[in-house]
Amino acid sequence: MDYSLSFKVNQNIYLRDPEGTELGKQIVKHAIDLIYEVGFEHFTFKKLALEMNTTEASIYRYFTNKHRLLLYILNWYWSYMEYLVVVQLEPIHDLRAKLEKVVELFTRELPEHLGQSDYNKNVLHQIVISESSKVYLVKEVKEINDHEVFKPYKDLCARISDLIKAYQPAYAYPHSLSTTLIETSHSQLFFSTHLPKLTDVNNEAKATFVEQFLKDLVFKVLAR
Amino acid sequence: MDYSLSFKVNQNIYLRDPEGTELGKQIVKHAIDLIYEVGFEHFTFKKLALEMNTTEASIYRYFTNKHRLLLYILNWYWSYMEYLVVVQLEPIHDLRAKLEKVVELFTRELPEHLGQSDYNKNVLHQIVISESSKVYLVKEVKEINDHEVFKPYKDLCARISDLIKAYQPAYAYPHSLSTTLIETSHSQLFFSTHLPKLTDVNNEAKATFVEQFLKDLVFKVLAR
Amino acid sequence: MDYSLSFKVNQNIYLRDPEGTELGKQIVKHAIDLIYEVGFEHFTFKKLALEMNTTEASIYRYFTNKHRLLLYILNWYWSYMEYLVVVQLEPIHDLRAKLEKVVELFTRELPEHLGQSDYNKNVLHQIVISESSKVYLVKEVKEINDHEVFKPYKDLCARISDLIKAYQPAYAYPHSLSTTLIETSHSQLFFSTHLPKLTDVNNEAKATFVEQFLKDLVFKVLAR
Amino acid sequence: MDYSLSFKVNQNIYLRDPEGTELGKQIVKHAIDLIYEVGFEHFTFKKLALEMNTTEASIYRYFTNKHRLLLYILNWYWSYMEYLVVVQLEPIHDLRAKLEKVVELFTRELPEHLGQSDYNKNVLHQIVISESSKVYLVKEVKEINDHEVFKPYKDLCARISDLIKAYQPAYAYPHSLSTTLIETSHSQLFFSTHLPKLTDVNNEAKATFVEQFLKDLVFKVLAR
DNA sequence: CATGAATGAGGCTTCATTCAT
DNA sequence: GATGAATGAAGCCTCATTCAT
Repeated sequence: MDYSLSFKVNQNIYLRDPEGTELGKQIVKHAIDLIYEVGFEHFTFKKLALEMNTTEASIYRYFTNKHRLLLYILNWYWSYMEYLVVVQLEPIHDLRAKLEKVVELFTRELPEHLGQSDYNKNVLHQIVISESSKVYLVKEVKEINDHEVFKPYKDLCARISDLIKAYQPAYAYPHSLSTTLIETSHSQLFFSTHLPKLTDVNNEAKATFVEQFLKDLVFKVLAR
Repeated sequence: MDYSLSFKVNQNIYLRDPEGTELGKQIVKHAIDLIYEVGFEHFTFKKLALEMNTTEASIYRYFTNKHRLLLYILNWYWSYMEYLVVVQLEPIHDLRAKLEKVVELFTRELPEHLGQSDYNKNVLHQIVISESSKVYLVKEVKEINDHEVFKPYKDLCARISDLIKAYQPAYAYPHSLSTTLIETSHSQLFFSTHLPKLTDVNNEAKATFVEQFLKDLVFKVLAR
Repeated sequence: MDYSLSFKVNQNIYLRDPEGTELGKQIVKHAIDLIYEVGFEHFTFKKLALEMNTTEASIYRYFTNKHRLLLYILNWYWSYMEYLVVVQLEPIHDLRAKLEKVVELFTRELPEHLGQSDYNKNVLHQIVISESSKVYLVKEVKEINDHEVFKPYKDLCARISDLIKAYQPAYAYPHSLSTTLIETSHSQLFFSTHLPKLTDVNNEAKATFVEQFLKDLVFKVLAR
Repeated sequence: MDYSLSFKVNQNIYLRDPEGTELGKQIVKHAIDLIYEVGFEHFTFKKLALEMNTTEASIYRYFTNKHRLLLYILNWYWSYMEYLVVVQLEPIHDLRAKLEKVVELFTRELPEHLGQSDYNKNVLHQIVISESSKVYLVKEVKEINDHEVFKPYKDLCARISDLIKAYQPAYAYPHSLSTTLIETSHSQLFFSTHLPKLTDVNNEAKATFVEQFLKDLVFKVLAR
């Protein structure tokens, strides 16, 4: 992985690279905040333009529609998470400790000032939790996938999968366990906040509930 | 559970009970098919009315908006699944076999002619896989939840949770494991069809892949 | 004037006499309250039916549309005001005192328990102030007028006009002064409450401001 | 008063200044004609768009709804009338003659070619007569007034009020007399055309009836 | 390249009304 | 006579997008 390139997302997603101009960066930054604020369904380029004091037409120069913009944001996130996985696991030598760190990366608050960007990482995490499934749970999933736009997510899964295989070579489902790990971190974080009866969260352990649930699950599934 | 009542959904979801009239039943039946066909984002009351040879106004007499209609369909599904869980587990006495049956219910094709309704169960299952998370992954989740409209899902989770506790009383996360089981059945079924690289599916075992992955996971997590 | 008939309004306004049935009376009573609450623009038969626990179809048995219902209410009011003018002026012999009484009738709170009806008189007065002009300030005024449905208002004006002529036979505009008196009582009462800068109201004399303004105006115009 | 600014209306009324573009000017011009033709109740943006060969969406870029558009038209009218009052009274020195001129401005036909605009002034006058009260006789009057959108009407009243005070300093109700003058000019012009029995109009003096009635009234009320 | 203006299409919702019982 | 059900038509509004400068 070329770290400086890891944040570059697939060209098929944008018309013009938002990282290349100040306006482009502002679009992404404000989009993250606005999607967090109103939810993806109520998010429109009109509102985004208003919020940024620019025009819809200007945003269209960068992204053809709001789905692509969300996809861009998510891919940025997946790339960033892969970067974190690589960087933060590198100094750890124990495989179990590496896996524990992975779970922590997906369930704890993110460090705000790692990486050069000024996106609000924890707001970003919240919209990943609530909105990420909406980019693939659509009729058009095949066409979207054909543009290779899910590559960052797949790369991240592959990397975690490698770790799982290293830890427990006999396990038959390393990719599925990776995606289950990630998707479940989202659903359990969402449920523990908004629909707690669907979980076993209690008030004392709220902050670390999902982390503990997933660590317990992963290491039982991969028991040696 | 009163079986004959189990398919009645919360009054807050509809304006007029769709089970009460022929038109109401047709709305639900056609909605399931149309959501399957075009996806929930592209689904509108106008298209549904056109499909059914009725009018938008008539549909509005039953449901205030398309979200409520989806919620109705999902609640019908959750109630139906709880009914199946109860009925199909009753003759089984071995607790492990019961749990296996639960996983099968969520991962195999559904029996078409159980229950009195004529909804297409496997189409229904497909839209549950693709669309169910969209009813709660919204900004309005709190208000929606306050209307007690997620009760059928919670009831189903509670029932599976009881089974988990019976099988392995020492396990600390029975509710979270239940929802993980259900949500993961959805995501892995979706991924194995549309984004197979996110799973470990292979062409031979396609039909039973998710079933095997989840059985393996559940019984390792609950190992006695 | 036949007093017992004075509250009967022109047959062209209704399909079925609302005074003839309990439901009819309830329609009128609830309509007054609901128009006061939401304003005539937002008032619909659907809302009225909901409020009364009846159906739109039932209301349509009495009135063809909401304009006719408003017209009915207003005509009831004009007839009632004529009745009050007759009854309350009868014991007064001084012509000036009679005219003062007329101004008071249009500017002070109405007695709640005069007449046999249980309509809320002061709510009724409020909707007359805000809504009465809407029955004639419409494109269809000619057709409506042809049905003689403004007769109660004309009768009331004629009666006040007679009084004006008796007090000051030389005055050339008794009818216009009558309608000006009534219409101005409405606009000044409305303005003094909602747009006080359009009047000379001050906080001390609020309750009697319009009465004083109109008495001053009338007696200066009709100075002998 | 800055004459060139006098026709600018409050920014809260429009989204985009209709004076700033050709389309904007056409919207206002055609709206005046269409409201005159069909009445405000039957006036919709759809009909207006059709009439102008444009789209509803284009009109919505200028005004959020038809009430705001009416308000814009009325405010333009009030500003225009204030302009006329200032300009046409300036050369007159006699206070009584000034007041007479004011009454004439509100009751006679308007000069078509004063000012730079090409709105049809007498059509405009007709819709002011029939529709102006509908902008404030609504439940939302408080919220509307809070946006200071009635300022042009208040300014006009204040100006006439000043004239009244100059003519007769002892008179206690100059603002109320101003609004009564304006509102009565509307109601009497309307009644004399559509419901003549509510006035004292006769066929010979039709054109000047309201003028004479109001001049008689004003100078009796303000007798020195 | 960025922006201001314009618009075709369609979504969402309610109204006013009729029909059948 | 009263009501429950159904609906045609239209209103109101926003979205996603394009064009011209």
